[in-house]
Amino acid sequence: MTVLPRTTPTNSESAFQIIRDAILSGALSPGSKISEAHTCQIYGIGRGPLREALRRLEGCKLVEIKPNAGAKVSFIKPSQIIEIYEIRESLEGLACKLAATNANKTDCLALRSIITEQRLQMTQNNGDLAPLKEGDLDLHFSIVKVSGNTQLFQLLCHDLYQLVQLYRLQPNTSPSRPHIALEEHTQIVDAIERKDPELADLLMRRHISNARQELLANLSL
Amino acid sequence: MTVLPRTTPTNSESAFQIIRDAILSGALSPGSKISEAHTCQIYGIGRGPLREALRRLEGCKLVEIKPNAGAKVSFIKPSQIIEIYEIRESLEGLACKLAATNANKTDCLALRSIITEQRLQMTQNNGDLAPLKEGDLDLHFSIVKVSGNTQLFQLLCHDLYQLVQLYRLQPNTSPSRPHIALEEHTQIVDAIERKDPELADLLMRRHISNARQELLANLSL
DNA sequence: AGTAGCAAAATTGTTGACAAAAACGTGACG
DNA sequence: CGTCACGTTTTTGTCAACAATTTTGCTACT
Repeated sequence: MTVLPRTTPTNSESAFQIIRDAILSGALSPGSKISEAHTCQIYGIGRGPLREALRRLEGCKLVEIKPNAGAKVSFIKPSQIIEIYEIRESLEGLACKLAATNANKTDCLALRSIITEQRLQMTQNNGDLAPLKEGDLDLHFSIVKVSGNTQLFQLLCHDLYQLVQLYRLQPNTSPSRPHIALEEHTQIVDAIERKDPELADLLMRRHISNARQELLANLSL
Repeated sequence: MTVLPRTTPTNSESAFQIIRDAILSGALSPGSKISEAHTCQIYGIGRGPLREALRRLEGCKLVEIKPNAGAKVSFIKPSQIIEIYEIRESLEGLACKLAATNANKTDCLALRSIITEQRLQMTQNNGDLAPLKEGDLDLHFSIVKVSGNTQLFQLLCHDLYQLVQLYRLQPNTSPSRPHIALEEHTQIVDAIERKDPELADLLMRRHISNARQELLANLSL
C-alpha cells in the first residue's frame, strides 16, 4: 500500500501548472493567443493533455476558450476588478468575522508575526516594495485560513486572488500605500486577537474598500 | 458576415451540458464513477471531447478527477454546504445592498411580480412545493442580476447555486419553510424598493442565516 | 482459511493522423 | 479604391490506436 498516490505528475497536470505560472508571472501577456500546435511543441507534449490543461485554466478564469477560435489569456477589465474587489470586501469581511470567532492563541501569534515581519521589511528596504506585496497576501491568506471555512479559502485564495494578480500586471499597476495598509492590518489583527468579530469584519471591509477606492482613482487618472 | 458564431455545438460542449444536467437532476448520483469508455459509448463521442467536458465539470466542482483513477460525481458533505451558506449569506447580502442602490422602477416591478407569482403558487397548490423552490431561486437570481455586479452573478448563480442544487438531492432533503421564506422575501423586496441598502443587506443575511440554521437542525436530527 | 505474489483484464494517459472550420491571401469585378 | 469570391493555409475538433497504470482474479504456499 503506497501512501504517495503518484510519483510523476501527468503531462496535463504539468502543462496546467506551467502555463498558469506563465500567465500569473506575465510571461504570457493578457489577451495573447495560446496556439495549440505551438504550445504543445514547446512543452513537448501532445495536444490532448494540453487541451485538458487549457480547460482547467478556463475553469480558473485565467484563459478564455471560444469554439473553433482557440484559447486566449484572459484580460481583466477595470470594471471587472472593481467588481471583484466588491466581492473581496464582503468575503474577507466574513473571513475576519470567522477568524475572530475561531482563532486560538497559536493562530493569533502567527498573524502577529506576519505583521512584525512586514514592519521589519518596510523599515529595512523602503524602496523595494515587492516583498511587501507578498507579505500583504500572506496576511490575507492566513486570516482566511484561520477562518476555518475551507470553501471560502478555496474561493478567495485559489480563484479570486489569481484574478487580482492577473490584473496587477496589466496597464496601470497601482503603487499601493504600504504604510497605511500596515496600520490597517495591525488594527485588523488586534480585533481578531481581542475576539471582536464585528470590528474585525468592519475593519477588513474598510481596508479593502480603501484599496478599491485607490484602484478607482488610479484608473481615472 | 454571420452574426451567429456557430450553428452546432461541439461534441465537448454537448457532453458538458448533458452530463451537467444529469448530475444536477440526480440521474448521475453523487459519488458514482464516470467511466470514460462507458460514457463516451453512450453519447457516441470520442474520449478526447469527453475528457475536456469532464475537466470543465471539474472546474464547476461538479466532478472530482484523480490521476489514474478517473472522475467521480462530487459528494457535498454537510459541513461543506454549511460553509457555502456562510458564503451565500455574505454575498447575497452584498447583492441586496447593491440592488437597493442600483435598482430602477422596472427592476422593482420585476422583483415584485416574482413575489406575487410565488404567493399565488402557494395559495393554489399548497401541497406541491416544487414550483416554490423554483420561484425562490428566481427571486434570488433576479436580485443578484439587479445588483449589476456581473462577477457576483457568475459566482453565485453559476457556481454556488449548482453546488446547493447538488446537495439538495443528497441524503436528507430539507422540507424548507415556504410561508416564512415568502414573508422574508417580501420584506427584502420592500427594502430594495425603498432604496435602503443596509436594511436589504441585513434582511437577506438573516434570511439565508435562517435557512442555514434549519439545515443545521435537519442534519443533526 | 488466509495471504502473498503474479498474470490477465480493464481503465486511464498519451499520441499521431484525419476531418472540419476559420483565417489568410490573391485576384477579379463594380 | 473598396469589396466580394474563391482557393490555400493554418488552426481547431475529433477519432482510433498504443502505452502506462491500476484493478482484478487466480494460483500457490504457509
